[in-house]
Amino acid sequence: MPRGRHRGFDRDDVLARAMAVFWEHGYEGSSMAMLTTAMGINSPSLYATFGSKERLFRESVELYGQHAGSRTRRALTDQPTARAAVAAMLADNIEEYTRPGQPHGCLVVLSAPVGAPDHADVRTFVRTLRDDVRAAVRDRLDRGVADGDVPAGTDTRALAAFYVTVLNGLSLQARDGRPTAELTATADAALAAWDVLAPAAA
Amino acid sequence: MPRGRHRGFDRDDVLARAMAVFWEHGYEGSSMAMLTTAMGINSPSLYATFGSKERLFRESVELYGQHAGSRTRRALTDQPTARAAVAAMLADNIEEYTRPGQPHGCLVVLSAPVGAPDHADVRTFVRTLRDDVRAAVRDRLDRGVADGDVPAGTDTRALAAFYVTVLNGLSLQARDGRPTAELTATADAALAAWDVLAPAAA
DNA sequence: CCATTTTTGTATCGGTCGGCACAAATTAAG
DNA sequence: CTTAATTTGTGCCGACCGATACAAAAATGG
Repeated sequence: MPRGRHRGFDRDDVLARAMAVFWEHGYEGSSMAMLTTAMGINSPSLYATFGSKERLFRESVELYGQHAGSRTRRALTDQPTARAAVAAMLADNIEEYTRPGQPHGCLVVLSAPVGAPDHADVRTFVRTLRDDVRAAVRDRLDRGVADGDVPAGTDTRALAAFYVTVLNGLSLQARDGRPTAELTATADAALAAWDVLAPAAA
Repeated sequence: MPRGRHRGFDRDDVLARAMAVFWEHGYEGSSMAMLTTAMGINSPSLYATFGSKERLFRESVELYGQHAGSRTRRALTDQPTARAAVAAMLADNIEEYTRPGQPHGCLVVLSAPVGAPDHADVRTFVRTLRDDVRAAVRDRLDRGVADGDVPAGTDTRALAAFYVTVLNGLSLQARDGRPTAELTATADAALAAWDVLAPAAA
């Protein structure tokens, strides 16, 4: 057992509460007062446990990636074909983006698209994660080419960029309060392009 | 001539400079110090001329709508068919989003997607403008149906939602520094869906 | 010239920002 | 029970936030 006084709160629990605040209001829009209130702890406890607001944010984003943010990764790995993977990626994220009782849209997309020059490193951090998603989608498309369910010669780079653009756009629409059915219709429209750009191999 | 001492700066000029700051850093990311420095005036002059930071932002957004933000409106009105209108909307905005010497992406989309509860009205303001764009796109599609260049029975609501989602997504991609060619390829992919969802009338 | 009006720069307002000193409180080890 | 270690709550730090008070400066009309 640790030597001194024990921590009176659960680290994972208060981190989840912090994540919810960042998710709702973004990095700059979340003040320390809002965070400590939501987490139910005082500022010294926060700093002793997480170091700084920025480090708390980074941990929050990592936690997000393990839960709500895991949809994309799972869809890309679990589905048998590239088309099914992209379709599942869109559908699963739409479900997550519009889930009642939590902020709409993706934390990684919405929390720091712009901001003050002082917080440029935070923006770089989430942008890198977005880049990772784009790369993952492209890798999945390339695997589809290797597997034979995507035609050889398909511009997987362009196709990945397209679906990531739609996915990120869906976060904005969800945050704007657009109805789930509208997002689903958008995903269907995006998938309609698939059969033109990467028609099912013979 | 006005009675007292004359204003030592051009109102439109300093407003354009303020717009550039909001465009680059967003609403909350732009401090009064940054604004006054960029505008080349002191804070009392700013308040005497524009009233408050929020009103300065609203005027900046209106100015944006008259310049960089006018691409969408013009594309929707000038093109002869709905498909050409949507294609021009995407292409012209991509050109604008990636223009050298100015912030990438759309001010209306990027400047206040999330933020502190105190600034909810600012977010509502830009969200309303985004809603107007969606409505304008749908109206253009409906006109296409009336004109006969869009098949009767086309779900114009869904199609408008799709292209607005792509358009907003493009702002994020542009701000993330994606190359113009990639955005263009994305627009091409989005247009590939057109011929499936709204095939050219016989 | 004078009187009036408006803008200017300086200096500062109260409030909040992120972050921390400090001592009381709480725990395990000796 | 004492000692050492760690967390707790209180209170506050300097810096910056958006926004103004104030008087000097600069313009007009008389």
